[in-house]
Amino acid sequence: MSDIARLAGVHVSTVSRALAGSPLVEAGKRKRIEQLAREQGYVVNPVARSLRLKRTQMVSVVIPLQHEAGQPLTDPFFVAMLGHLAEAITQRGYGMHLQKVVLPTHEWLAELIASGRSDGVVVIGQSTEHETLQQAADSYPPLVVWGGRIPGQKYCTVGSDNPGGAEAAVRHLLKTRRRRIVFLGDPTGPELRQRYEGYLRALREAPRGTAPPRVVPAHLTPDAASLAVRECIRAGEPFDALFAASDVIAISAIRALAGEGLAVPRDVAVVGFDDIPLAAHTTPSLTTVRQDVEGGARTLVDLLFRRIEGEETESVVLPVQLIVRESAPA
Amino acid sequence: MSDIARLAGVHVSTVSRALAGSPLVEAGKRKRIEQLAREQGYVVNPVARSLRLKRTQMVSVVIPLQHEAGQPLTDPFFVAMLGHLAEAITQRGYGMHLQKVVLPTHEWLAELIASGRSDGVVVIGQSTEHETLQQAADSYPPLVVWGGRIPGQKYCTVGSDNPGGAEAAVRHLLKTRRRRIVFLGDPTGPELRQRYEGYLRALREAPRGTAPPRVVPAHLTPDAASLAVRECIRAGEPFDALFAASDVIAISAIRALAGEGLAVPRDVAVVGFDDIPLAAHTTPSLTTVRQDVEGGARTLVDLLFRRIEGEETESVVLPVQLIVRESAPA
DNA sequence: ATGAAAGCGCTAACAA
DNA sequence: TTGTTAGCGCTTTCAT
Repeated sequence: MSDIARLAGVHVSTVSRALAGSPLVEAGKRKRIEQLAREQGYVVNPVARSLRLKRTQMVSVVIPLQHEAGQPLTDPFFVAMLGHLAEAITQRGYGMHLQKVVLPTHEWLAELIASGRSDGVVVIGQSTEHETLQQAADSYPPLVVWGGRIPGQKYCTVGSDNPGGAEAAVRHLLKTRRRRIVFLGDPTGPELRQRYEGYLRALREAPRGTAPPRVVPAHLTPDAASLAVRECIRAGEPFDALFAASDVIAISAIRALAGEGLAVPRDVAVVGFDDIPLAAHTTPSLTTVRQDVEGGARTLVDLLFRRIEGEETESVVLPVQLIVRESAPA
Repeated sequence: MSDIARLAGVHVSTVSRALAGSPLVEAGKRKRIEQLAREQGYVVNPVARSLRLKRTQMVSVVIPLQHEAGQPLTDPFFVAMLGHLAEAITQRGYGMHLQKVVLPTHEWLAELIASGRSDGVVVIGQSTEHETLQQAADSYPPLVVWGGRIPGQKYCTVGSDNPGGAEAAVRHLLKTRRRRIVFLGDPTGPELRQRYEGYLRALREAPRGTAPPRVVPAHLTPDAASLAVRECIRAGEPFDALFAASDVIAISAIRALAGEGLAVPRDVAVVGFDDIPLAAHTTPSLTTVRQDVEGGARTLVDLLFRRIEGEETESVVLPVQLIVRESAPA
C-alpha cells in the first residue's frame, strides 16, 4: 500500500481511504488511486486489515466427529450441507474456513473462538459436544449449530424435526403391517437420539402384538452398518423392518440383507433418513425421511449473520417429509 | 498475551517463546506459562501471528465455475473432492479456506494470491481459466490444479487420464457392437475436451461402418443434459450408444431415454465418467470410468505442500478404470 | 481534503 | 536466559 501511496504522491492513509471508498477523499484522486492499484495488481492485505479491524470477514465451519471418528468428510449429507453453506457464506462476501475436528479435546471450540480466526462459527452436528456448546454459548453469541434442539440449551440450533420424522417413518411401517421393527443406529448424539425417541414414541402407540423396541448400534460408516446387520441377522432374532438412522446406514443395510438372502421389502422393509441423492436410485429405491439441507444451510447462515450483528435469535426446527419408495412401499 | 506476561511476571517475548516451545526459555518457566495460558483460556491470535510471520497456515481451495454458473456446489465429484481435500489439509495442521468463484473476472486468482490470505492455492477444475493459471504460475509456485494436462502448461496439475479413460469407454462400446456413438457433453474446458479427444481417437480406429463422431453439447447440470438428449432423439438421427462426459450427465440421459421410450442398454448403451457413488445404484447401473478422487485429493495436497516448501513438482496423471455395469454390459 | 501518528497482537534480531 | 525494540500492513483519530 505504501508503494501505491508513493506512486500516487499521497500518504498511505489517503490510499487506505480511497480504496475503502471514503467520500472524504476527492473523487478524481480516488479514481487515480484505484486505477493505480489495479495496474499494480495491488489488493489490500486482509490479514493486516483483520488485525486492525478485529473483524476477519470469515466464518468458521466445524464438523466435530467423535464416535464417528472413522467417518471421513464424505457423508453425502454433511457434504451437501458444506456446499450450501459455502454458497450462502460467500454470497455475503465472507470467506469460509473449514475445519474438521476429530476426537474433540473439549477445548476445540473455546480455542477456535479465542483465536479470533473468524467472526462467527457454524458447528455441523452436536455429536457429543452439547456441554462444550453450552459453555461457549454464554460468552460467544455468533454461534449456530446444526442439530437437535435440547431442553435447556443455550445455543442456537437449526435442525430437522427428527422425532417427528422418525415417528412418521415408523408409523408408516406399522401401517404396512410390520410388527418387528429394529432401530439401526447409535443413538448417542442428540440428533440420532431424537430419531430414536421418535421411534419409541411410534412404537408406544403400536398395535398389540408389536415387538418391543430394539436397537442395533451401527456407526455412520457403510462397513460398520453392514456388519451390524449381519450380526443382527445371525443372532437369529426375527425382524421384518429396519428403521435406519441415516440413508448411508440404510443403504448398506439393504446390501447386507441381500447378502444374507433376505429380500427388501418382501422379508424386511427398510426406511432411512436424509434422502440423499442416492436414495432415489438404489434397488430397491429407498423410503426415507427427507431433510431440507439447502434450507437448513441458508437458515444457519442467516441466523449466524443476525447474531454477528448482535441480534438474538431463536432456534429453528425444520419440517421433514416422508418419501415413500420401494424399500418400504405403501 | 500481554496479560499472560503480566500474570507470569515476565515479558511478552518470553511468553511468545514459551508458547512456541522455544528451548531458550527455562523449562520450569515454560511449564508455568503454558499452564497459565491454559487456565486463562488464552490462545495465540493467528491473525497477528500471520501478519508478523507472513505465513497464514491456510490453504485456499477454489472452484471456478464459469459456464456452469447455475451449478451449485453440489456436483458429487467436486463435493467428494472437497471432503478429501479438507481431510488432507487439516491433517497437516493447516486450515482450509474454501472459495467458490462464479463467472471468474480474470483477476480472481491474482487477487487471491496478492491478498496473501493463504500459503497455497488448490484450484479444482481448469474450467476455461487456463490462461489465468498460466500467468499466475510464473510468479506463484504454491499452486496446484486439478484438471487435464495441457501441452506447454506452466502450472502443476493433478488429474485423471481423461483421454485414456474415454478411449477405453468407447472401445468397450465398439467391442460390444455399438456403431453409432454420440459424445454427450460440452468439450469446452480441458478435461472434457480431453475426454472428447479420447472418444475421437477410439473412433478413428473403429471398424468400417461406424458412424462418424457426433457431439451433443450438454452442460453438467441434470436438466440441461436431459433436454439435450431429448432434442437429440427428436432430431431423428439414430444412435445406439452415448458416451457421457460425466456420470451426472449419463444418469439424466438415461432418464431422458426412458422418457422417450428407449431402453438402456437394449436400444442405447450408456457410459459415464467419474464413478460417483450413485453410479452403482441406478437402474440400470452405470458403466463408467472411475476416477480416483481420494488419491487425487491426496496427491494435490502432497504436491502443494512440497511446492510451499520450495520444491519443484511435476504434474501427475492418475490412471482410471473402466467399470462395466449394466448400462453398457460386456 | 489530507497528513501524522498510534496501535491492532505477535515474533525475532539484537542487546544485556 | 530474558528484556528491549522494531515492524508486519493496515485503519482511524486527531490535527492541520
